[in-house]
Amino acid sequence: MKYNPNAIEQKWQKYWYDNQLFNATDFSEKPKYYSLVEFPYPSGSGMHVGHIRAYTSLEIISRKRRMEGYNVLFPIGFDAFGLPTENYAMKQKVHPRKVTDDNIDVFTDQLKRAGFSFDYDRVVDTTDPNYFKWTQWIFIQLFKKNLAYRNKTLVNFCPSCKVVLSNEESQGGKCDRCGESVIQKEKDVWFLKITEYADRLLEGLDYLETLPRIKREQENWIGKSVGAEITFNINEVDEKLSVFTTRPDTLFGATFMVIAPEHPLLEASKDKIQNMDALKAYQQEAQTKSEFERTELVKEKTGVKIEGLSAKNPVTKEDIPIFVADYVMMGYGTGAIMAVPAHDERDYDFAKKYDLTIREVIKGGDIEQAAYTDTESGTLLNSDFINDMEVTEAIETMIKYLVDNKLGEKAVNFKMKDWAFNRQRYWGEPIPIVHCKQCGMVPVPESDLPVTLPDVKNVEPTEDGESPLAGIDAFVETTCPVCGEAARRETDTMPQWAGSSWYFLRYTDPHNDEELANYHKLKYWLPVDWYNGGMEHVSRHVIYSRFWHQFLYDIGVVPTKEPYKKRSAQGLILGPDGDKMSKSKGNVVDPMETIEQYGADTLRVYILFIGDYEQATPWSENGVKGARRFLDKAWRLHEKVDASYTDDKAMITLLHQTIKGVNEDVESTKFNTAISKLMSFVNDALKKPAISKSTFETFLKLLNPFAPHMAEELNMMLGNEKPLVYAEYPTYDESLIVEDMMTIVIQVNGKVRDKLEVPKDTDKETLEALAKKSERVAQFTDGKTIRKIIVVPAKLVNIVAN
RNA sequence: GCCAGCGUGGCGGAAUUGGUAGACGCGUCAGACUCAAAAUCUGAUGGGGUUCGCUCCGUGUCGGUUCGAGUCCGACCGCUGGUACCA
Repeated sequence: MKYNPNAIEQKWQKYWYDNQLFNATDFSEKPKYYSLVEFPYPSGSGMHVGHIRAYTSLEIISRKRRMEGYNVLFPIGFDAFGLPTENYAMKQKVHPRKVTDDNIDVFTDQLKRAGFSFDYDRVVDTTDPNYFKWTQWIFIQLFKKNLAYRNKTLVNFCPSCKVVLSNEESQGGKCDRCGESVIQKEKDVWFLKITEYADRLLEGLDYLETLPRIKREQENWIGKSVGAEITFNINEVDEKLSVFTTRPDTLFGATFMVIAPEHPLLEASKDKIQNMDALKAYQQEAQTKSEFERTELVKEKTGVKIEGLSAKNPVTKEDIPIFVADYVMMGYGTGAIMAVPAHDERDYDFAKKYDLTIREVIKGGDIEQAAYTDTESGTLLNSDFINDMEVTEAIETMIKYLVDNKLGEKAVNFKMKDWAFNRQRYWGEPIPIVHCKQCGMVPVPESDLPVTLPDVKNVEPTEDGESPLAGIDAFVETTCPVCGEAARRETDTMPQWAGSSWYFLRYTDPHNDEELANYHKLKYWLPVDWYNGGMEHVSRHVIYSRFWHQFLYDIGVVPTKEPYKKRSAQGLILGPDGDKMSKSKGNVVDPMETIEQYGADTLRVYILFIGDYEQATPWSENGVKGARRFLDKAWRLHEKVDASYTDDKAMITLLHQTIKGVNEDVESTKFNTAISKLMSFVNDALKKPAISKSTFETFLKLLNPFAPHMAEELNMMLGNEKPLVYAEYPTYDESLIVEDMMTIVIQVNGKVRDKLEVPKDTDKETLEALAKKSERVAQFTDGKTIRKIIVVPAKLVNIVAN
C-alpha cells in the first residue's frame, strides 16, 4: 500500500478531535506542562507559513511531553481586535463581528488540518464580551491604583483620512493609507504607568530562561540609566531648571543649557523673555515635525537662544546661555539638558554652530577637532575639587557635593515611557470609564461589565479623529454610577496589546463567569513552562504582559511573580526568492496548498527541517519534496518489518543513538538536526534485510511528534490498538550507544594521514605503537625526527616531526 | 552611530570542551528499471593537479595563540535584526 496522506490525515484528525485527546485536565496526578504559542490575529487571508513555523516547535514539544507522561496544556486563541478587520468591515459594509467570526472559523479549520494538538475547548477570543469583560476589569483595577491616567500628548493625525495614526503608519511624515502629510494634533489620551514597574521588570528578567539577545533587547527597551538630577537657577526669574545627567562629573564643562521646545519654562518666564516671537515660531516649526522627523531627518542642529534668560552653573558660578532646540525631547528625562560640548557630539555640533565655549574636562582628546567622547574612563581637569580624579571617583565625589549643597541628587532614569493606552477605533475593548461633570472620571461598576460595543450597521469614522463610538449617542449617553446624573461614556478603545497582555491566564479557566480565572487553577498551571513567539514581540508584548502580570500579582489575582519560565523565538520564513514574503512581491507561500499537495506531515517535517529554528530562511519547493521523499521512505520501511527478525548489533546501536540524538536536539530547538537523524536512521534501516517489530515501533514513537498522522497509521497497521498519542516515549540505554570498534585518526603535523579501526577501549600506549607502525605515516616521517606524539584516546594520534 | 546576531560547496544547512570540515536535504551528473517519460533505486558530487596510488589548496579578509583553529584572541570587510539626537 502506497503512502497516501490525504486518505489518512483527516481520518486521524477526526479521531483525535472527536475524542478530545488533546484536552488538558485541570489538576492531575501527572506533572503539568504549559506550552504556549503567541495566538494569531485571524486575518482574512488565513494562515501563513510563518504561523506553521511558530506553532510547530511547541507542537513537537507538547506531543513529546504527553508521551513522557505530562498533563499538557497547549492552548490556542485569537487576538481578534484590530484595524484590518475594522477597515475591511467598513469597506465591505459588514459588521466586524461577522468578519471576525468567519476568519476564526477559517483559521480553526486550517489549524486542525495541520494536525496541531491544541486544546480546542479552551479557545479564547479577545473580542468575545465574556473575555473582554475581564480585560476591562483589569483596566479598572489599574485605574483604582492610579496606574491608569489621562494626559495630553501629541498624536499623528491624518487630516484626509481623519484618523489618528501610529508611528508605523506615519513613517516619513506621510499617512500610510493615503500618502497625505501627517500633522501633530494635541489630544487627551490614556496612559498606563508602566514606568512604576520599570525596576521590577528589569529584575524579573533573572527568572526568564531565554537567549541572551532576547534578554538584552528587553533591557535596552527598559533602558535604565543611573546618574544625577542637578538643579540650575535661572538668574532673571524665580525659576529653576532641573536636568538629568549620567555624567555629573562633567558639570564643570557645562557651558550652556538646552531645553525642549515644549518646555514649560518658556510659558512661565514669558515676561522676561525678549524674543518670544522667534521662540514661538521655532516652537511651531518643531510641532509640524513628527517625532520621526525630529529624530531621524535633522542632521544639522537647529535652535534659538532665549534672550533675557540665563542660568547659573552651580559649581563654576558662571552665567550660561539657555537655548531651545528640538534635539532635546520633552519625553525623556526632564526635557532639559546641561550641555557639555567638549564631550558630547550633539552638544559639540551645536556649540560650534553658535560659537559657544567648549571646555575640556576629561583628558585625552583634541577638542579643537572634535568632541572627545571616549570618556568611560579618564582623568578630570579644569574641574576644581575633582581635578585629577578618575571618572568613577569624580562621579561619586560630585554627587556627594551636590547633595551636601542641596544642588541636586542621585537619580535613576528610564528610557521606557508610560504606555499610551488608547485608540480612536470602533473594533477594540471600550475603556470602562464614565465622565461625570460632578464626579469626574468614574469607573463603570464591576457588576455592569462588560461595556459592550453598540451594535451598528456601519462603522463610520468621525470628522475630528475621535473614535467612531463618539458619534453613537446611544453608547455615549449614560448616567453617572456615583451620583446618577447624566454623564458621558469614554469613547476611546484599548490598543491591541490589551487583550494579549493576559490571554495566557484565561486559558487556565476559559469559561469562568465569576473571575478572570480561578486562583487554584492558575496556581496549578502557572507559570507558562515554555513560550514561543516572534522576535518582533520580544520587547513590547513580552514586557507589557509581564507588567500586567506583576500588577495582578500585587493585587493577589495571580500566584506567580513572573508569567513565563522560558521564551524562545522563531526566525522568519522568507519567500523562495530570499526576500521577505509580501503580497506585493507575489512571493507568499500558502501552507494549505502544501498540505493539499504533499500532506500535513510533509509540511510539518519540512518547516522544521528548513534550517536553524531561530534564523531566517528562504522557502524552497524542492525542500518540501525532499521532506515528502523522507516520509515515503519511512512508510516503505514498514514492508521490512519481520516479527521474528532479530536486529544486528549495529542496528541496535543506531537506534539508541537516534533516540538520544533526537531527544537532545528537540529539547534544544535543533529540530533540523533531529529530523536529519531520523532520515539517517531510515536510510540505514532500508539497507538491512529486515527490521524487528519493536525497533520499528520505537522509530514510530520518535517520528510521532513530527509526523503524527503517518506514525499513527503505521502503528495501527502493525496491529497495535493503542494509539501513539499517549504511548510511552522511548528512552535509550547508554551502554548500547557506544560502538565496539572505532576509527582513530592518525595525523602527522596536524594533517590526517591514516585511519585505524580499533576496539573502543584501546589505551594510549597501544594507539601510539599502532600509529608508529603505520606505513602511511612512515612516508611522512621518513628522514625527520619525531619531536612529540599527542594521543587523544578514542579520537586521534598526532605525530609532530621535522 | 550604538547593541545583538551571522558570514562554511551550486543552494538550505551540519560539525560536545579546539581534535577526520561539509552530516542530512536540495540540485546536478552517470547508471538501473521503462518503448519512452515520470516516479523509484544505485553510485558520484568543495576546488585545482594526478601515473587514479594519491597530492596541494580550502570555512568573509589579514594577523596571532596552539602539536592541531570553522571553533579561541586582535584588527578589518560585508550582511541581517533591534534601536535611535536618551542627555
